[in-house]
Amino acid sequence: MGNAARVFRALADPTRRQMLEELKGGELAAGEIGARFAISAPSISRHLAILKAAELVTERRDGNRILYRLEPATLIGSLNAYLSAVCPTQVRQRRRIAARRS
Amino acid sequence: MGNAARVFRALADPTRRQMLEELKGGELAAGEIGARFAISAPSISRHLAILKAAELVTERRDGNRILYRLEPATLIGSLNAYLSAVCPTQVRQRRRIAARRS
DNA sequence: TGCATATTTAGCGAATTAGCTAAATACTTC
DNA sequence: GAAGTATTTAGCTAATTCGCTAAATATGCA
Repeated sequence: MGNAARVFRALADPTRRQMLEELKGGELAAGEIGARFAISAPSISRHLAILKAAELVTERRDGNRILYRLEPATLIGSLNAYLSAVCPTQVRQRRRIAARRS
Repeated sequence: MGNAARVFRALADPTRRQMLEELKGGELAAGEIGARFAISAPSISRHLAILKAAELVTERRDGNRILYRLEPATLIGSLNAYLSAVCPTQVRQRRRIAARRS
């Protein structure tokens, strides 16, 4: 499975999409992420492993805890690559429009 | 299930992602799409129904056949909405960079 | 070392998914 | 309306997925 495939599989689950959103403010420990959801710690851990396998997050140990960090480049890169492959003209157009507005 | 959720579920399958790419050149009949894949017509039909439920394609009958058309706005809108929710600063930046290059 | 906390791994069950074949439906043409 | 082509619906099976609990692993601290 290519990494784009892993990314799209990972994003298929609403809990995992929400997890990435929780991480947009910076690193969080697995337990801190878990506290935002009504599912068990093992389930949280499994979701994080799937996000990590897709390289949508990275982890580092901090003493007792494991901190997860969002990898925006993977998300942006994968989604934009697919968008460009499927509708290149509209994507380019949309970027011009967005740039003009800013 | 919101429509963004249906879009991400639909994109989780590699056959369906490929189907959208096949449709980027314009309308195709279900059978013409099916001819590009090594799976049965009923399976093709099921994939198309999932893409249609996510509003990633629309269909219209043409005599005997049913023509499918890509809906780029749904794809671009859903993916960009999520990108903006998860990493707004990088997305904005990337658009400026893309606009500067063009 | 021993105990507490944080997280993952193992293993199970229910639900979903993607494939198939067979049958039904829709339209065209004779 | 009968036959032919295109597509979908129904129903089945195998594989995957997502949740859980119990147990294992890793680290921190007395």
